Amino acid sequence: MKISTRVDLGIIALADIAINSNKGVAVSASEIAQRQSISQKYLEQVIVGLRQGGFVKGLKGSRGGYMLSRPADKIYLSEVLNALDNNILADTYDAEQENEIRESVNSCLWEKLNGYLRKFTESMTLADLIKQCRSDSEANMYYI
Amino acid sequence: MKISTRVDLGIIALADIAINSNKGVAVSASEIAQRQSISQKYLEQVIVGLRQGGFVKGLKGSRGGYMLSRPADKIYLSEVLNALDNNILADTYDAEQENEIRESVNSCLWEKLNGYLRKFTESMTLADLIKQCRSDSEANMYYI
DNA sequence: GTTAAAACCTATTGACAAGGTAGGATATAA
DNA sequence: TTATATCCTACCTTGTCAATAGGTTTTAAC
Repeated sequence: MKISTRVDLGIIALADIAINSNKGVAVSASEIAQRQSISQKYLEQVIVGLRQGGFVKGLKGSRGGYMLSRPADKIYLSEVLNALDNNILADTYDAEQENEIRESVNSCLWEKLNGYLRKFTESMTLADLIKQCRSDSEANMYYI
Repeated sequence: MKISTRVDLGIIALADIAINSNKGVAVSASEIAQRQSISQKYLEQVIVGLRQGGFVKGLKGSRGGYMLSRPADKIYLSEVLNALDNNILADTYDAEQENEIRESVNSCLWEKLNGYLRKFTESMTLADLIKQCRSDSEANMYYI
């Protein structure tokens, strides 16, 4: 599944902020851009999505930057993905299709795939992610 | 997961061909277009992908149309999706990322999501899809 | 043979989003 | 007061999607 640069940078930036911000010390966009070798200006735009989603808050001015606005174990990846992108976890169709084949393909294929994506991302938090594939999250894997 | 019209139509058309073609009787693009209420011209382009993928063969001329070139239980949905779209089942990244966070995000998140999508679509055939559709509609009929 | 029907081929178009770039306005700690 | 940072707005280029259009070739039926 190819994902957009926007989503990728958003997750990376959020993880970077979670890892590199200590008590009261914010992480600036320039730091992140440097560490991750990306465009600072574009990163700022991506972080807007993270702020509007309620995951980070920005501190203006000198020594400013970003901090998590919630503990990392209360930030679910499903929320983050939805804030950064309208497509990944969206329903495949906007409305119900009348046709029989279409309906069936939807319920047999697309809804199931969407279900897997949602179930996984709703069960994984930012904290899980930055703990680098804890064996825990292996246990959350489920098969068809 | 929002999917493109191209992929959606491709799956629908393939299912339509599988269901409506009998021995030696091909299904024309105009039939499909009428049944599914879609543009015939666009459908023809989508079917090019199905032909190049080796799922259908076209019969030119009067009384021509399309037929499956393989039994429906030998056509895996993963193959079809790959033939219609370069993104759905593709790796999230083209190359390995050097950065530690990126690698972690890739292995903990994207590779796992891709794994689910692949595992599911590699285990489901066109025949399964159609069969499931049929039992679905039978089940629905009991409710009516 | 003629004809109708169908796949097949090529080109073009409009709309839209992705992925930036750029320049500034505003807030704030030192 | 100044440096530093977020925040805001605008623009631009590129590519893809979805569709339209008009043909050319092949073939069964008459």
